[in-house]
Amino acid sequence: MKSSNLKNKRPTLQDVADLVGVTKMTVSRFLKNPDRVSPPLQLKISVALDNLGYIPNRAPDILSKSKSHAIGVLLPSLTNQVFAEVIRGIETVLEPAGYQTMLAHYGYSKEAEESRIATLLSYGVDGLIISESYHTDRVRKMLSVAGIPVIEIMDSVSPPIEQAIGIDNQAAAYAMTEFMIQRGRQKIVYFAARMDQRTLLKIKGYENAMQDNDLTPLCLRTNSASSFTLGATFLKDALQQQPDTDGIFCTNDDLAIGALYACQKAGINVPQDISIAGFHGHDISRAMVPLLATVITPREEMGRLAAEHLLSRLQGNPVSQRIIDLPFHLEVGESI
Amino acid sequence: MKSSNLKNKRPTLQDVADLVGVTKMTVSRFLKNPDRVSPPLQLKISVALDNLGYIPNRAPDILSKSKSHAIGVLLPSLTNQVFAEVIRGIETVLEPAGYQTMLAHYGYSKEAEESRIATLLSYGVDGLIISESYHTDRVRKMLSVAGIPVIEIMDSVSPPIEQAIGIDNQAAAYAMTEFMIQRGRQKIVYFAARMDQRTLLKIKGYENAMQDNDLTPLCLRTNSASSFTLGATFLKDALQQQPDTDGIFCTNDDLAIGALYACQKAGINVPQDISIAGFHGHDISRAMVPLLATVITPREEMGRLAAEHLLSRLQGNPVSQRIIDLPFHLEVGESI
DNA sequence: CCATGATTTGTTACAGGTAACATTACCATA
DNA sequence: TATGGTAATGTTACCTGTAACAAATCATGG
Repeated sequence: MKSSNLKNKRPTLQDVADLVGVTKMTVSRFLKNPDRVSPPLQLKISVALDNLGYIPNRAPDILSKSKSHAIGVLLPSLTNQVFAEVIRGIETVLEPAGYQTMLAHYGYSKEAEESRIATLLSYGVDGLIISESYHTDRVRKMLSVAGIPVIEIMDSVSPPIEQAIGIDNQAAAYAMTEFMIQRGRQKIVYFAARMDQRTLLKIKGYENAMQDNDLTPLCLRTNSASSFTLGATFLKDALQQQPDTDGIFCTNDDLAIGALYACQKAGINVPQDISIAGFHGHDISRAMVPLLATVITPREEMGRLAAEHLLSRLQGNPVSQRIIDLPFHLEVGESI
Repeated sequence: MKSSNLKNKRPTLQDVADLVGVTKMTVSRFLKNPDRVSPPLQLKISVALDNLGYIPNRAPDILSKSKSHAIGVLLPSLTNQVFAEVIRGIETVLEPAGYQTMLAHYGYSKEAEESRIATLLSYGVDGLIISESYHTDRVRKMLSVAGIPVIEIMDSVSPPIEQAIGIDNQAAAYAMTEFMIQRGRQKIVYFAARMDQRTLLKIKGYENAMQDNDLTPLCLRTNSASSFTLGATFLKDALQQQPDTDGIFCTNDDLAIGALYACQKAGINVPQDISIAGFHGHDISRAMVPLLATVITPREEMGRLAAEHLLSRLQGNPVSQRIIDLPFHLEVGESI
């Protein structure tokens, strides 16, 4: 019955036990199942817990059982609507299951990705949801050594570390390009920002569709983040490089909306003069005038599925399907 | 020299030590400062660490030193651009300082807030950044017992638990309303969603401004989340309840943009027929046609300052200023 | 060549909760 | 009353990294 709490630090089970006059084991039993202690103690312990404001400490559990009940989620960015919706999907599943989400982002830098994964692992996360398909050897080594389930999201093509859930970005871009061509567009320019794996795949899809129709692709690209103003800048560049541009396909809705507004300001009629299409189908693209043509992707479902499969793996089930390819669909809108 | 790693779990310091033939204490010394072990050992340890792919474990530290190097951030929502930018500001400061951000959200539910705070504390976070100004007694008790620095963000008015950093939402709403009135608007309707503390303050600011000018306030409200479509719905309601409505002030940009698009679709000229103003000044409001009038708030700076003050407190400094009131400013745009 | 001090490595204990095992208390029945 | 059995509670050890202290090793100068 050693007493601690000399320096008014946060109360421990021992403090509660001291107050009641039992050992901390008894209090621990009460916490897991109140019926495992005698009725009079139940009351006294319950009162003591309340009085002290006891908050459990997960560290001992992580230490002795390697179970943190935390899931690490590592995404390129948090200020991107796409990932915000993925996160919502993930939490929809993890939170009711009693898992805490530890969120981190790496700003599209492979170096930062390594350090973020190390940090998440150092907190003993029970599983990881990461994005992108390409990872450095050090990342692969860390993940293999950690021995926890890992799910990659966003893209469904590359061979996954263990399991991938996403869409076929290349096919989606091909489909939208093909659709614009069928609508009579010939000089379609692709706007690409943030040259990550998925953007490269989309560019490939666009270029393939153009070439399959004997058209010449033209892709404007930058490594910086996409934004509405970047869309406007790209529009100016495109018209300079190819004055008879009649279509614009953007790697995301932000660029597309920026380009569309720039057209409105410049007196260019959309879609009569130029067609514009985006990617992802954010709320705003479904509300604006004119409605934006875009590729609708199942972002929230992607997160939900990733979390569900992770939980299943944590329950000991094996990987059921290495690659889960989710459907996308084209929203025609009024801008094509 | 007891050997573990029988069940190929993640390697510990002991495993590294066994491989080198020293005690784990020696390896621990190397990790903190390589020069504290002899040069030949430096090499051997370094190789062993690499071979095994050792990843440190923070649990013992949390246990014995109550230092997790993690900061809990609790916000109402993550799928809201406002909070995404706050988070970016926070991470801009915390990440270089070696702190991991543990993000959680509670969907505007006080009950969920309690449980999220308990969870964050159970992971031994070193400090907390939370939002809103009203908290239940249980939350206040938990925070006081935890004995860690807490900073409240978003609003600068209510008496903080320890320290608050935000803007004066009521004054901001008053200023924008006053401005619209000066521009000749008389029948201004307020659109409010997600009735949290800050929204109530903004409504109060709007109502005060209207009354000070002998105008009758009319506020449309709902508890559901704001969205572009909600803005459109509200517009219809407003015109029905008050056909000669000549101004709309929205609690955020999403509602304002939704209302603006709905006007465009309905052939209502903005701002000739109706003025529209939003709140927060998101990227899109600065790019769209017409440019949206809005209240520009220092969201990223708010996060940055909160993190900086938290770090200062973690270094032992006292609270320097209980309430830090950040400036906002009005963006006139083209919609008023 | 030994004493002295500096450098390097080892030993022990601790943080908080819980599994596994040990003990005590209590009641019912022979 | 003794015995058996169950219910209630206590004891010990463990998980990992490191502070604090202890011991061993080495180099240097008298």
